Amino acid sequence: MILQTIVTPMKSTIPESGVPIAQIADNGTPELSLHGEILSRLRDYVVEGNIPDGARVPERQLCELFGVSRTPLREALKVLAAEGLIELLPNRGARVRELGKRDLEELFDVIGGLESLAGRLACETITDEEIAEIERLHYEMYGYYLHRDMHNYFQVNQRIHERIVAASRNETLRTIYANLAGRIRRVRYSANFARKRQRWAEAMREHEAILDALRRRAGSELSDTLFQHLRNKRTAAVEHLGRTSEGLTTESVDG
Amino acid sequence: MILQTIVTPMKSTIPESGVPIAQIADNGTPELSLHGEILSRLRDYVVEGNIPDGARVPERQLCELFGVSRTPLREALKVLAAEGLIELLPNRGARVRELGKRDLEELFDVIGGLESLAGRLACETITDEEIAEIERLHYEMYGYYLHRDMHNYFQVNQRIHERIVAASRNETLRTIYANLAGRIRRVRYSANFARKRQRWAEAMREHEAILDALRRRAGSELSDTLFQHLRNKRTAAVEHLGRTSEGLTTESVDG
DNA sequence: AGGGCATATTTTGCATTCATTTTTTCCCAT
DNA sequence: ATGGGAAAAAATGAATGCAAAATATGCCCT
Repeated sequence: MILQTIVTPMKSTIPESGVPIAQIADNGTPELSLHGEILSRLRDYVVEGNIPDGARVPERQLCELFGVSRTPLREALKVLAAEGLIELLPNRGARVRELGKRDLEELFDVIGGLESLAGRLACETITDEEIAEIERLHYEMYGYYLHRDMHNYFQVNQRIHERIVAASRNETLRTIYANLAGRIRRVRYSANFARKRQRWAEAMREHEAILDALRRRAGSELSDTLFQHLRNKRTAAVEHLGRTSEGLTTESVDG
Repeated sequence: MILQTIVTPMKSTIPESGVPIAQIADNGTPELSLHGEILSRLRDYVVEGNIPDGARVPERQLCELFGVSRTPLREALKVLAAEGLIELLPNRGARVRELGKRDLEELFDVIGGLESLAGRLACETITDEEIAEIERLHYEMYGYYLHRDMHNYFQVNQRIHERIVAASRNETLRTIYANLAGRIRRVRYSANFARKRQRWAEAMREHEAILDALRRRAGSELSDTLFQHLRNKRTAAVEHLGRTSEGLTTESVDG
């Protein structure tokens, strides 16, 4: 699990120059330590799907690839396991964690719950400028929708959701959200591409409702709308997963 | 960026559902690897407040204490940093992360959001037996309330909340919840002890409302009630923190 | 006596090494 | 051939070693 490692206000005896290294799922700040660097790169490497699901994560080869010894790499593996991206099997190394149908459902529900919470909190403190920025993104996304530009639509869509979470002014929430969102990024992406036109239009309407509730700062309403939006995404993604056994999972999901 | 794909020698079958070791804040399943063992023990050690907040985590001493070399201990430190329990400063070791007022507020809000979600989900699938078990705990807790037995009240209280989360049938949620709950356990505990009688009575009434909504499987209502319950806990805890001092200090919590 | 600076000690980060365990290979028996 | 199993090879888990950075110590000077 991922959580944050932000430097909090420190005691007077401690010099101020400390910079935390174990940035989790964060922006691309220059990593000072080798471990942090490797952690970021390895996470991206896995998220981007360079290793087949369920396949072994080859320690030795990755060491060569990244040009480091096993020690920092293994530390990174432990962290990724804690994040839920991979799993560690005793004496048998790390495997890319497969996302089964149930895992996906769970993740979407939790993400939905978090976005729902974020929406409620955001309404309490969001500024007009932030709303304006989200509006801007919304119309940008609408443009991509009209042009059937799935890739950019997806990117902007993600950023809108991130903005809402950021507007909650809750760094803890933001960090956890980023972690979970990272886990299902691939599924969301491919599910998006496989979208039927109808669902896509539906999603656009939902986004309009979201924006509308946000403008009115209707916390409770926004909360519900976001949760329902994610529920619909969940349905679409899980359906997609069911149709394609490609890449993301094998079966092995019993009821 | 790295685009190379690593080819792993994959067996045709993916059998032997091994047990992942890096369980986060999980139950006390027997840990097989030294790393997992150390991770658990170190987490407990920190959570229990054996190291003052903001203080340095003495790598070497802990190695002696646990009787292991630095390698598995450092791996555990990386994971704990990812969990947010400690922070890692480059070349300057690990420090116990201090929970400031803002951190607490954030954590309570997120936990509230998660419990709220859990309640909603639980109502969809909870069985009569599970409800009966929670009822049993509720009345047990009520007994401790009447006897002003704060310690046991706290324990059972925690278990009730855990049961509700468990009833959501969402392992992902359960894991994240356990992690966050662990982070603030100490605060919750001491805040509980400092409770004014009025707040305590209030909490009991809230719990009754929770149980009531659960019996009727009124998801939306339960969701709201839980969130509000946590908001009130947040207020109490933050107030308590303000009174005791900035940040929590060594307050050994036994049991 | 106290502050500043150079040196010694400790600590950290990472690489390397070592002991097991697992996986593969290859030989033999059926 | 084919399946079983022993031996070889490789991978894993953990300890140790080593260079660099940080902290502590002590010396010198005012």
